[in-house]
Amino acid sequence: MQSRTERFAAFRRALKEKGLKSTAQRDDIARVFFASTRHMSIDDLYQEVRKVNPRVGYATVYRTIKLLKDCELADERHFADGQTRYENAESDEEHHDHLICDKCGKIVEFNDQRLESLQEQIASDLGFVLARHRMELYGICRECRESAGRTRRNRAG
Amino acid sequence: MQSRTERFAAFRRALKEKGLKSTAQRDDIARVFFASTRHMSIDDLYQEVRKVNPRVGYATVYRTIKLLKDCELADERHFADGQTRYENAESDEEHHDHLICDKCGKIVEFNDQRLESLQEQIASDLGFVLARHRMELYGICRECRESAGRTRRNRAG
DNA sequence: GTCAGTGCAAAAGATTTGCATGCGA
DNA sequence: TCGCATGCAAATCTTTTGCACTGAC
Repeated sequence: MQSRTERFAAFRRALKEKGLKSTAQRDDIARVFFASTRHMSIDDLYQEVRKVNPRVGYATVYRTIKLLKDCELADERHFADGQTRYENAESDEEHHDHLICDKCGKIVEFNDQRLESLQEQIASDLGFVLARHRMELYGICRECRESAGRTRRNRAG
Repeated sequence: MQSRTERFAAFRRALKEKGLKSTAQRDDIARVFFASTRHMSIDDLYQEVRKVNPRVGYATVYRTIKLLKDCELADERHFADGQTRYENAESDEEHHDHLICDKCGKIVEFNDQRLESLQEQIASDLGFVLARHRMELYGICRECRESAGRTRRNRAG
């Protein structure tokens, strides 16, 4: 598991390799991103970065997250709500999937090796060599089920 | 497995239940959608519907696909390319997941009961009651692998 | 000093909404 | 007839881009 420091170093290295410049904005955005709780939207990232460096523009956040994607340091995700979010890229060893509560929106990460092997097998049976996958489970978490009897809280749409 | 006629009837019924009107536009859009190859974008649907009825507006396609979602007759999907697409909703018995070729974009549907049970079990272990899931496997299909030896085609990224 | 990187605002896409009019029930 | 549904255009929202200026190398 890469530390945020290692990721940041990898970013700097990748920039250098590509002949791109390290700038205060890129550094701030990358640092915030690597330090972040996972699954940030562009706007989350923008807001966080502005706290550190109010001189960063929205466009630069977009441009930098695209760089991070290219460097394979950020994964883009489109969950069922349609919101585009980003998370720190996972290496093979730390791959995980998501379990999402339909009520409170909580996202739990998990990894199950049986699932991974089964997927490989299914793909192979259908003639594919599997590169990657996305899996999201949606349901209601324990807390929401327990509080459902008392309070009824729903999310729009 | 519901036929397109059954789906259409279900749509009409759902409209009536909700106190909404059946109109030529809604009928045309629904018919085209139910008859469609799967995974249409809004624009695909719009283009197809215009062939049948050139008097249908873009906004109505949006409004109607939303209706179809509400009636659980259309499923909205956001594949990794970010394009929003719709497909005929699946009932529990005909649920399927997707296997997508990174090279040619081919989408193969499959269903595997072992996968379904495993997912239930994982969710339950983590305290969730599972409602639904999304799973997409990405890889390279046999045809693309076989032609790769001759022609080398790569995608950016 | 040079040219890539940046902020801003404008542009481009995708989706939604306001409003006058049309049409189904 | 009555009011929901529609088409159009304008409004939103998200993301990208053009341009003059800044700053890393």
